[in-house]
This record gives sequence, structure tokens and C-alpha cells, in this order.
Amino acid sequence: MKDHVHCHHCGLENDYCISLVPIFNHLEKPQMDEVMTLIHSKSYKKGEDIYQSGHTSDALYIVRKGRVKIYRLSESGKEQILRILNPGDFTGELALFNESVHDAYASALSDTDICMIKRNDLQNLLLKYPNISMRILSEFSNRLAQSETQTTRFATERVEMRIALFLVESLDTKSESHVVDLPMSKKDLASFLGTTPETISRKLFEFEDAGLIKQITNKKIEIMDVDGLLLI
Amino acid sequence: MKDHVHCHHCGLENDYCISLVPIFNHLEKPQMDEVMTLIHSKSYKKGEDIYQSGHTSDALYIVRKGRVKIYRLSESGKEQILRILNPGDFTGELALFNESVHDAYASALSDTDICMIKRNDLQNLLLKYPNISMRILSEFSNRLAQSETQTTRFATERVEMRIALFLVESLDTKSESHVVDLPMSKKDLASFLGTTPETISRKLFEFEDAGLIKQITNKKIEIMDVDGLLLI
DNA sequence: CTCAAATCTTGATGTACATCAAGGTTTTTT
DNA sequence: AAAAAACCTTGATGTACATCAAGATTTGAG
Repeated sequence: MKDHVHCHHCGLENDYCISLVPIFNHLEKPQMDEVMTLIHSKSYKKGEDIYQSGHTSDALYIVRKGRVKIYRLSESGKEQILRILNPGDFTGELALFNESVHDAYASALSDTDICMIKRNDLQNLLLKYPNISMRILSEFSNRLAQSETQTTRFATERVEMRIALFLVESLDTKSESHVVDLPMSKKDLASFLGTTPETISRKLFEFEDAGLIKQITNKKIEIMDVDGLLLI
Repeated sequence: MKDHVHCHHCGLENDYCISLVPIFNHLEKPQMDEVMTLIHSKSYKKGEDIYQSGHTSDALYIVRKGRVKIYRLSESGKEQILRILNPGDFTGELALFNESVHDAYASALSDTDICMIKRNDLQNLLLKYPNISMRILSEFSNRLAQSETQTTRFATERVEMRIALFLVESLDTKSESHVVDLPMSKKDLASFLGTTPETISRKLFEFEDAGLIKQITNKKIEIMDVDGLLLI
């Protein structure tokens, strides 16, 4: 009945939520087992909230399956998407180390499984295994760099360029294909890029007219000319 | 001759650079002494660069005295100020935990003293004293929250509101006075807020006409009506 | 499969803010 | 103290993008 709450019961025997996650996957088996005893897991349906701004928080949330959007409401009430979490990403850290109130909203974009670890449990882990701290520090510093890049872009680039950069950076570097799978609706993409759906729509057609991209379906875009896109 | 490089020789005997700094000031005396042996200190004249984007990095920089601006150049070459460091603040962390190349510039806004600790030395410290990690994690999560707030503002607020918010948040909450001391030139402020000096100038005079503020000198602004300013 | 709701597109219009330019002021240098 | 350099102000002009509106398409629920 409470199956879905305790991770060590929530799936296949060997389905370690945390083995996917960069901040834990470097651990030896015995340590991994120890961490596992601290993990709680929970599932969310598409559209459900994982947490809300203003709510108190005492856990780190790790995405095991699905996709999660993190967004804020601006002073004037507009929704602004900060980032999209994919499996392996985590959130909730702000509340973990500082005040215990979320400053953003998290909601499931698809059916999602989350692994949670409680504030105190995590802090004990960090003191016991400094390596985990190092991983989280590394992750934080990545996020910080990314966030500052985003800030710089909002402050200095035109919408057109922000869209172009988003497309290029969405390219899977491993795969040969130059097809981008948009991870969200254009409405959400607009919010993420600080613009409107109308503008996204128009700019994409401009890119297409210029032969830079090809819109295959609503969520699939083939990039024909990466370099050209960046010269916009 | 090398006096300025080794902190334990660089000033008063008891002038522990690190005793000011939140990430170290919780340490006991013996640990503090240990950290001190790892610290290198250096002075910079106003306008001098502390590091440049693209340069390799292997140190954490802590501001002991003075003021430092951290800025980036956008894809299109525009300068964008990310933050201003005051005594006690640190930087260089991005390069510390990930790739070893700076993605931003740091330059001294006034004559500045910096304490440095080398990458390897810091990492050993972190493994030895997990408390320090916790402090840095807390500091990081603060910075992240701040950076995301900034992103949201750029994406959703008009320039007018960004300026108003900047003014209000610059108010020293402790002091009774409602006078804000701008920490930088209006040119730099414009870059920080993602606008132009012209617009800053105009908006400030609009605020003044509306009786919301009073420009005392070029760098001193008295806020007459905090609430009014936020309703812009 | 059907219908309703949500999302996307396209055009017409408006506006916040950048840009350009040129004179005035402050700060820095010597 | 004088000269140079950087900064700030103010006006005139331009434009990138938001907003509003209404039809077209996609998505999802029953």
C-alpha cells in the first residue's frame, strides 16, 4: 500500500534510483546501499505539482523518470520557466542549504518518478562522505555557470539569437542527426526564452524561409545550417 | 620582495584574510591556522584584471578589501556585468570544480586585496573538513537563487521595474537612512541591469519627477517612497 | 472517433527601449 | 591647476518585439 513511497520497494529489486544520478553514482556498493535506505520515492502524474513556491521544503528531489519543469512567477505575475529537469537531474537544493522555503514551482511535464532524500539525511551523508559534497559542488557550479549564461543572454541577445542558440544547443552532439526534439510546447519554450509564442512561431518561419531549418512536425525541427543559424 | 604574495606576511600579524569570510570564519583557531598556511594574497590596482575569460584557473579568489566586478562578454560582444563582489565574497568557483577555464572576467573596481587558495589545497581541505563544503554549498545555493531571480527579471520585468527593484534592494536594511550609495557608475549599472546609460538616466529623472526618489549626487539617491517605487 | 480545449499561426497595431548625436559634467591624470 | 578622458544628460529617431484578435491546427478526454 505504501509501496510507492519507499524506493527499495518501488520497482525492480535492482532499480537503484540513485545509480543514475551523477551525485551518487560514483559510490561503492556498500555506500550505495546505505544511501538507498534513506531514499523515498514518489510518482507524479503529468501536470501534477511536485512543490510550490512558498511551501517549506526539507528534501532533495531527484528525477528518476520523466520530465519536470521548474518555473517562477515574476513580481508582476508572469510565469517564467527556469529549466527542465531530465532523469538524473535534481532540484530542491536551494531550500536545502538555506531557508526552507521554495522560491520556485516544480511540476511534472510527463508522468514522473521522483526520489527524495530528506534534508537531515543528506546533511549527514555529506559529512560522512565528502565525495558526495564534491559532486554536488561540481553540479552546482555547472548550474551557476548555466544560469549566468542565461542571464547574459537575456540581457544582451535579441530573441532571434536566443532561439537560434537554443536550437543549436539542443542538438544531440552524439547523434549524427540534426533533428531537434523540442522538450516542451512552444508556449513553454516562449516562457523559457523570455518571449511570446507568436514571436517563436514567426522567427521559426523566418529561419525556415532562410533555409536554416526545416519544421518537420510541431515538435521536431531539422537544423539545416548550424553555422548560418549562429550568424543571425 | 615577495611580501605581497604570502598572506601570512602581507599585513598585520593577526590580519587573517579568511576570518572575514563566511566559508571559513566558523573554523576553530587551529584549523584556521592550517588554512592560513595555504592562503596566498595579492593586491590589485583599480582597473586591473584579476582574471580573464578563457584563462585557465586553479584558485578560489576571496575579496579581502575593495570591490570587484565580474562580467561576461555576450556572443555578440557586449559587456554584461554579472555581479559585484564586496569584501568576504569569493569567485573563481566555476573553474574550480569543473573545467579549469574561466567563463567570465574579474576586474578590480577599486584598489583591492585578494586572498587565493589553490585548487588542490582547497579540495584537500574540503575532504578533511566537510563543514567547509557545507558552507560553500550554502553560498552556492544562495548565488544560484540570486542568479535565477535575475534571469526571471530580465525575462519578465520592464527596465523601469528592474531599476526600481535594484534601488530598493540596495537599501541597507539595518540603517535608518533611505539613501542608496550606487556601487558603480551608471554605465556599469546599465550593463548590470541589461539596459543603457541613457535609459537609466531618463528613468531616474522620471522617478524624481514622480516624487519617488531624490538624486542627491551622482552616486547617492534618496528613496522617498519605497512602496510607490515597487508599484511602477 | 468525436468534440472540446489547448495550442499554434498570421496579420494589424502599438510601445518600450535602443541607438545616434552633441553638449555638459564629473573624474582622473599629469 | 589645467588638460584629457570618461561619464552623464537630453533630444530626435528607429525598431524589435509585445499585444490584441481571430482563424487554423493539434491534443486530449470521454
